[in-house]
Amino acid sequence: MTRHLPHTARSDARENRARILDAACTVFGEEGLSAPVREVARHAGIGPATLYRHFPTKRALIVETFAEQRRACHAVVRDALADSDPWHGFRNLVEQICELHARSRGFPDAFMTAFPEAMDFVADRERMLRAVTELARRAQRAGRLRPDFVVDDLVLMLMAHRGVQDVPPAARFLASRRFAAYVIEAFRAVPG
Amino acid sequence: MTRHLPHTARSDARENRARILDAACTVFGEEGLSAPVREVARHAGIGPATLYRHFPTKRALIVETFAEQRRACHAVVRDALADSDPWHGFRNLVEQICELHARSRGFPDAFMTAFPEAMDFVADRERMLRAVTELARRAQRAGRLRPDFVVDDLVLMLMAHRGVQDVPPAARFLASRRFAAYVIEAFRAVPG
DNA sequence: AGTCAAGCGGACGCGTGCGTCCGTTACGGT
DNA sequence: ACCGTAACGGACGCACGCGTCCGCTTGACT
Repeated sequence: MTRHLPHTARSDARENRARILDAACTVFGEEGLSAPVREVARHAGIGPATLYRHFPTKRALIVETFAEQRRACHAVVRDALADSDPWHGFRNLVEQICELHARSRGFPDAFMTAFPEAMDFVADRERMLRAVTELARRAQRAGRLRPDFVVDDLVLMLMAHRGVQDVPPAARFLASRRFAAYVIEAFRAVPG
Repeated sequence: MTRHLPHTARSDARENRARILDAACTVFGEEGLSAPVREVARHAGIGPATLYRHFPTKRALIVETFAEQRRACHAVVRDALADSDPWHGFRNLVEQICELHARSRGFPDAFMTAFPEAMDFVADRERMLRAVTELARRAQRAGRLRPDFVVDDLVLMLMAHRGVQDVPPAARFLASRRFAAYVIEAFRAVPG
């Protein structure tokens, strides 16, 4: 449904569009959504006006930029749901979502809070939350996930994970992994 | 050592200073550190220039504003250390620090990241970290805190707690408490 | 090769937020 | 009551970031 590149466009235009998205991914990934649009343009080696012709507003640029990461999220959820061991799937889900969020600085903001009204975002969100709910129900039946867990708890922890993005870049990945490990530990059902 | 109000000042000046700090506490507490200085001035019912005479820069205003909250943090750590049951003290510490951070929106940012070079801040930080280390060692000896816990883990979780500040205000306190509960659950030593 | 429209980018307008200047006000000591 | 000075506040300058305009460039079709 989302045609990515209008093949009717001129070649340089298509190339520039790709360069912009690439640059946006890097810049927003490293500096967060507060990075100025010009920075993206500079990084892509083009003028601001060109960028604004391709993406009329900063929001539009951001939405397009993180479309791929959203697909990655879908894949993670799908794989987790397909896992024969629901608790194993659940743990993988937590770890991989955290890693995705750690890998690019701006994505969690975009995904969790910044654009609640971008309609396909929330549609995705609903679908994914339902899927996680199903996965959690299975893991609870297997006695591995604590019985009082609700999906909002995962959302809460992902919101919290946004906070670790501000640790110095050198330690960010370690911090993210350690956070994920603790979250899993917290969600694990107490034996007995 | 920190004289709060120079008694030599004029009465209206002292009153205005107090009003400013009051307003800053409210505004930064509700909207975060990104709130404009004029907003604080408006809320205090004075002009911007007056505010800038009392606090030459936004940083200075913020530092003074959260001095009291820092004292509250000290008190929490002290109480936790004085608790005869170290694990009980540790849990209280986590809960109360989280509550303090939840109560005012800007404080965690100011405390954890924004001003690493404000020297008395880091001095405080060091002292508090040492105290928490001691408390953790005791709780570990009592077999209640997991043996692989290190102080940085608490710092990590407090960094993460900053992320929950962006949940809608109606649910923020609940979210903060639930987060604290999960953190404690994650830090608890596995029995056996 | 010629032509023309689509694409490009430097320069601009606008809004916002931090910090400052100077004419005016009012506190407090005599 | 008077006066000097500290305190006040509206108006200003400056910087930055988003989005736009217009003259120039260049790809693509014939």
